[in-house]
Amino acid sequence: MNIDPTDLFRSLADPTRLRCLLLMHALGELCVCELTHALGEPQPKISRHLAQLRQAGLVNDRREGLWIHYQLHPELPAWVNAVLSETAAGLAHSAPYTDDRARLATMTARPPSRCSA
Amino acid sequence: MNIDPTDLFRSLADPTRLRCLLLMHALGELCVCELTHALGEPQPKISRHLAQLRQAGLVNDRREGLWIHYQLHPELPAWVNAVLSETAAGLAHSAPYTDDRARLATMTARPPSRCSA
DNA sequence: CCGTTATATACGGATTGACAGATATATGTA
DNA sequence: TACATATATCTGTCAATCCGTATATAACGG
Repeated sequence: MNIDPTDLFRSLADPTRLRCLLLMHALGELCVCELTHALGEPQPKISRHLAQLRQAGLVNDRREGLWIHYQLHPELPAWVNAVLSETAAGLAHSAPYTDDRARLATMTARPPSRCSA
Repeated sequence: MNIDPTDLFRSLADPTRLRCLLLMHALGELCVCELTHALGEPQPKISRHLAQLRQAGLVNDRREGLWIHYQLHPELPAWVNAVLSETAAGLAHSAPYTDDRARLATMTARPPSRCSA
């Protein structure tokens, strides 16, 4: 798998996309409604940004019933994973990323696949 | 020193800026004419992008006679340095970054401070 | 003071990016 | 079939971005 650096960094350059990516980096597979709830942003906005991340090759999607689960693409080049990990480590303890994880943790009615995971 | 992640990644998201940053990461201080020559881009274009990098806090500038030398800012947060290093390592052996270093190496009439360095 | 070199900025135009809001598609259930 | 939920896409608009060209500033040598 090949990632164009410009595509990667353009993807990371939007706060909504960065928050989504870091949430997936921390928690693995998440569906659109979980991301929407965690970030507190309108659903079409989340969907649009996820489409861009998919087009850039950074995430995977998998349908399961009504839900579509997104995760970091499992075959990212090592240096891309390293960039994501360093970024996550550098930002993990600051806003808004802590709040995103907190809001997701208190979300009720999480989709079924996460309960069975 | 604090770097806004969105500013960082917006800075990395432009090919010209990324090439400048990786060149400075590899070689340390460089003046505008060296970057202009290495990248083969018009001088105002290089200057504009360097101004953006300076405003984002990613680089330092230092005047010495006619030349203005730029380098990665010496007080970047650790995670930012890590992101830059991982990116450099991931891309060092591919185009156009190898060519940029090669063109710089063959440049005659490098500014004096580099000769004394 | 004048010319030269190095660098920075201003102007105008073309392209892209992000958003809100409305609507479409897909799946599941009654 | 009809309805509800989850997700995706479309439309119009506004702001940001990038560029080339032209011009401005700054330092140096005569």
